[in-house]
Amino acid sequence: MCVMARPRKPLLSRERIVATALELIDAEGLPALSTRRLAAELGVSGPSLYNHFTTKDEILDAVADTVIAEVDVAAFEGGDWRTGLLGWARSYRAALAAHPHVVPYLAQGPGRRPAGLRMADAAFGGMVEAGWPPAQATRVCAMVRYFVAGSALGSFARGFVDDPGAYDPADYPHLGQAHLLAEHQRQVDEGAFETGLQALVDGLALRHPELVPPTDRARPL
Amino acid sequence: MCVMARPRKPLLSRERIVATALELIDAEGLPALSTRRLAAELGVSGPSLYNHFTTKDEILDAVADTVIAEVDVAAFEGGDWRTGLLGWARSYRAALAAHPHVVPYLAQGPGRRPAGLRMADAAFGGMVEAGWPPAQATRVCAMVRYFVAGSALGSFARGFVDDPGAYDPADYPHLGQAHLLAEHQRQVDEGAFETGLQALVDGLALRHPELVPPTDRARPL
DNA sequence: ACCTGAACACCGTTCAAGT
DNA sequence: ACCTGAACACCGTTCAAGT
Repeated sequence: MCVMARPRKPLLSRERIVATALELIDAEGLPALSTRRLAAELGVSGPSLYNHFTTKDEILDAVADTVIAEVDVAAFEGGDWRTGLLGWARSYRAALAAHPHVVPYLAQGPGRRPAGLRMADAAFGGMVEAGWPPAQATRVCAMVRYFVAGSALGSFARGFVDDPGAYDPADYPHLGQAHLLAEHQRQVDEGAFETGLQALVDGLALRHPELVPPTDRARPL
Repeated sequence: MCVMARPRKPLLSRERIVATALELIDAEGLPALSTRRLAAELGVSGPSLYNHFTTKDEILDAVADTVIAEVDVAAFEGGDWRTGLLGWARSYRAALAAHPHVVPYLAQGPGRRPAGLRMADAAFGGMVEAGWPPAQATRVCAMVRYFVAGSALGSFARGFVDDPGAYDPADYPHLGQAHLLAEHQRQVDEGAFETGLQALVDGLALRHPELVPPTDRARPL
């Protein structure tokens, strides 16, 4: 029985811990992530994690930054803010929707997390370089985050029970079809996001015609 | 020592449990709400709660419905969808922003909760009665929920650390002023919400001119 | 019906002990 | 440096016991 207390090659690494934590969260939700369960998944005992992270929250922080690192901000490179905003928002939503259980944690903002700050820098910088005053650019970035985080936080369509008897017409005269929403979850949620994003950008362009290139102004839609 | 096992008047009620739970969540966050802690706050022992709710999640459900019950949907009564949408969204955000720690839970949708369903019925019904096709009305309601939930989930401004040294200009060339955001939290967050909401409604009106009364069409802003 | 304490299988985290 | 088991103060929930 030679149970090594310390192998020559470390059993764990921050990367492996973070990757496994994200898998666990995606598969079973945030409450399923306990240090003991995560350690078991990694083949070690609970306290081992504390050699690589000082707290469970620090692990979650690293998981959150991994998710944000997937967001693509290249759409700002062309210099057109509408293209940039649309591309950023779509990639942002795709990244978050792939890991909905992490979204509440992400809503705490970038803090000091490098990937979060890189994204904020690119989006804010892209808007400013396209001519937006800094204060307005800040607001636009904020509203995109609101919309994206809200849309990735939970499905609208699945928020309604798939049971025709759940919505008594006497109480809720307009919800007669609500039980059908769950079936069309993807279409409803993606349609709402895309329609809303377009409306947001259209509305911003309407209020700031001076920032819309004259070529586009002829055909604003 | 006559420690009564059962007093003639019940010590607890669902209402009292829910109200105390909400206070605790607001003051100390979701993780602070444990059944033992909540019971202590109510002056009883932990298991007593199970005489009134079958599970902790059921308590959270009731808390969530209490929050949604504060949302005012009267703005739809005039029959104008833009007035309705603006009023609903503002009241919705106010209700959620007063209890940000409950927002992740609310994102699960109304399910079978009566206040959630009443709100959905009024908003969806208001849009349909203003002339919106049901499928489009659904999307509009969804996008409002996205935007409101995202904006109430966490402050954008407070997402950045209030420390000038946190954002190295070499790494983040555009975030030189980011550390000042926290100071202006309210203005930034409320400004972003209000600007975004207006843009959303403007953008929707732009795509659906047939649903805008001719009186308003002359001065669309 | 409604409260209690004891008990179950869990938590996050610390720490002394091993190599 | 990096892993271990034991231990601490916590969890949600069940249940037999009291009135």
